[in-house]
Amino acid sequence: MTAAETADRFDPRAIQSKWQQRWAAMDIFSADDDPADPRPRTYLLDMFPYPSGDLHMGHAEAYALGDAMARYYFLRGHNVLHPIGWDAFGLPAENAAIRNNTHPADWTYANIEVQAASFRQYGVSFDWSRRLQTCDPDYYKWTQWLFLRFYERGLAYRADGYVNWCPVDQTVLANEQVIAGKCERCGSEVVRRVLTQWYFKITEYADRLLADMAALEGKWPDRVLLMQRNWIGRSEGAEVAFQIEARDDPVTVFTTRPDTLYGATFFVVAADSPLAAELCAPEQQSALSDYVAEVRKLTDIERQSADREKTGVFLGRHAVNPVNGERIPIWAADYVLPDYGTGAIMAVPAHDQRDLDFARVFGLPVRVVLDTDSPDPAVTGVATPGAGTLVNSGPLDGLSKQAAIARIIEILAERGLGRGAVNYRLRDWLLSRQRFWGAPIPIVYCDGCGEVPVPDDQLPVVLPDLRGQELAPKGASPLAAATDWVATECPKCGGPAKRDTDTMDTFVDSSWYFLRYCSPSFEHGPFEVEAVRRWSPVNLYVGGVEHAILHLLYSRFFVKVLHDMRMVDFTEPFTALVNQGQVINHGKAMSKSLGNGVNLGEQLAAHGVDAIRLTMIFASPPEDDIDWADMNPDALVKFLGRVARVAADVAAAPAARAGAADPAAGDPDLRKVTHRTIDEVTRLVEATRLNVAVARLMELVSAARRTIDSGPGGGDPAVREAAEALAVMLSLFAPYTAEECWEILGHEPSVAQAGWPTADPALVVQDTVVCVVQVDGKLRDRLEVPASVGADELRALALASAPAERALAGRGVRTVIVRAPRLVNIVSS
RNA sequence: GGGGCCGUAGCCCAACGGCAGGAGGCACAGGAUUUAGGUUCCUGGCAGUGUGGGUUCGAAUCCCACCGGCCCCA
Repeated sequence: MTAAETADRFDPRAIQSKWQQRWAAMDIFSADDDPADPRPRTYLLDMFPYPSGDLHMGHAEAYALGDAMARYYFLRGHNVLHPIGWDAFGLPAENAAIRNNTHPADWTYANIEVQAASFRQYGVSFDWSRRLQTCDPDYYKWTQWLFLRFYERGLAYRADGYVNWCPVDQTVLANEQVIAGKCERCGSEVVRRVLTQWYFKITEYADRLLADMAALEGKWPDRVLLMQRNWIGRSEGAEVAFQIEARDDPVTVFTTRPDTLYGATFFVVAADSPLAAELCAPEQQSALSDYVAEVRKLTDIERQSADREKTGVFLGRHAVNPVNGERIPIWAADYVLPDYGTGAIMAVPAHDQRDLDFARVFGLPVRVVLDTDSPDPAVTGVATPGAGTLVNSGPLDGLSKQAAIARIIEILAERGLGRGAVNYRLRDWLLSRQRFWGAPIPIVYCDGCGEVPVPDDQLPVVLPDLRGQELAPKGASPLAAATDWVATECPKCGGPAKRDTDTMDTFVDSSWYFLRYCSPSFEHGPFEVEAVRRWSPVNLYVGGVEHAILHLLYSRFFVKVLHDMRMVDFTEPFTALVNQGQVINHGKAMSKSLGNGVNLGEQLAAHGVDAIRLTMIFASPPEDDIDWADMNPDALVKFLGRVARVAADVAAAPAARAGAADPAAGDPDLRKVTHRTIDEVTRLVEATRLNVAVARLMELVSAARRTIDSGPGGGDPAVREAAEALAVMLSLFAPYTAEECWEILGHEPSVAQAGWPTADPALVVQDTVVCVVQVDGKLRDRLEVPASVGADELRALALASAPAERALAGRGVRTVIVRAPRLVNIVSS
């Protein structure tokens, strides 16, 4: 390519297939597992995709970002692990299989191949040799193995749990599939139903999941840490035992406000809890069961909504307030959830809004026990949850809220009626799914031996070959219909046994995949301990904020368990985290129903890979959303043309060959810009401020253009220096154009192996700077001063400034603020 | 209802508490090149930082309130 040939608009698409082929033949981005490799190791991880079809705009942004960071570390000479795989189990494959009368694997693997091809076209620097798919038996074998280790440690257990059940579709629905209490698919009313389910005991790790976040501070986005803290939801308070009339055992409640115990005027149990049924007096049983039938139609979110009119049923029984012996009525209501705390609460209507709303509906007493200087809640209907001074509370009277909490816990503890306690919002992780396309739970049930884990040497428990209508929901997991598969023999006694017919939540698969990448074909365990020790934890994890809570929390949980098993020597999997924003269109998330989707393939075809990647990077800070309607990829096509033209002008100049001329002989102004740009871009990339880094590259291109056009021409060694630095730095974002430029400049491919340019400190420092002279904070003069100027000298220079003197207008000088060498502020008296 | 984030030219975005010659780009206008309203190169205008207080020698930046938008929990 010569300057003449690029006279027309540069077309970055023209060089793509040439470089795709040449890169495919070169092994550039493989991580070196040799323990003796002396290079620093960097593990750069992109969240792996779900193969729902081809890559979309969101992928384009996320992988452009991760790839820029990976390529940076490659160029810095690190031994980089930048793997790719697929989160390949999940419901969409199952639905597609039912629709098309095929096997979910057909759809899954076909989509994976489409995405893999798109990744290669997109020029992402993956180590393809480590590719994995969570639906491969030699992957889910180890998911099952890990389940069994959790089981052995008592961290996996079976219990009854509530699920959203659609009576028409005969299936369990995820919370997201329940819209306003109705089934998303058929519109029928969803009910809550009890099923026996497997759980991981993540609550046992709640305190560690919370405490270890201190190490992530500043390296993970603040809002993600905040979301995780809120999700874990630690609250301090007390457990208080209430005697129940005509019952031997007391019922314990958790409260964050034990100070208001004297204000408890009634007691509420979750209507649909076993406790409600047990406590209910015989004459109220039918009222309760009618009520429970209504409650089961509601989702948790509706039940806890503050706007809903409170409902409930009196159970015909009373509890006894342990501090004052008062008889308080026991009610069943839906605003208390059966699986939160103990499923029962003490109600203090004066100081809790939901309790007050309930009390006002049913005419229950409201007793103020905390003077907060606010109007009486019984009159206003507004509870007073704030701080104040205790009243009507016996020994607590006169104490502050904080002091009363401490005192009442002492009193309760002395009398054996309660104790200080911590409660977490976090629930155990329900991992059973009544689905086919997931990892089977490796447990069998034997009439004689009960629940028996599948021995390690019988793993994997491979999915049976079901397809099409066999996967349609029929009231139980599709696996239950595979009777030949279900029937097995008990590993313990050899007698007849049945397999568990549920599969694991796909979040289990994704909670350890980053460990598998370190030794993807290891056959003696989920990962080779030494390989993980070398590569982990992940240095930088890039992915969407939609995983801010569950995936990241589950992965952190897994690593902590593995740490306790002594299989890893760290406790946090991801040292640093970057959440890229969403790509939206006209202010809204892209969706089929809005019809505002933008097709990535069409964008790539229209503008080329480099321009799309660069648009994604340049649009905004990585964590901000990109509104595609505001973007103009052609602007970046133009920029790529400017870069290519600089390279072409260098190559067209007869004198200069690669490595032939000393840059020191070139234009000194351009050299300063080049080295300052290298310095700045380096720091910007390390801070993932990539949009600003691109702006700096644009400035460097303009500076090179100025030098070329103003006389020295493309033959000036400083122009070559600039063009070479540009090609390398640009390769983070626009690998095709960068590679082409590198070749034009006379170098062997690949630019990915060229090494990151080094800034010459002598060229980065400025010898003179402009010093601003202010009078009372207003700009009055500028002085060109040596960068090394002393404070006293600068003060004298500023005071001698004529414009400053004029601005002072004869007033005296009270003080002078000197910030050498940039600023002097003269404050008048 | 609780918690958090964000408001800078027509648009996307920069600015260790210190010059808004706005870093960069889009769009727009003008000029040069050109057969060309296309390409390339050059030049230019456009905001005073959502509003009102406060802290400070100095505030887009820190604090408070309000307005508007977004996110998480409920």
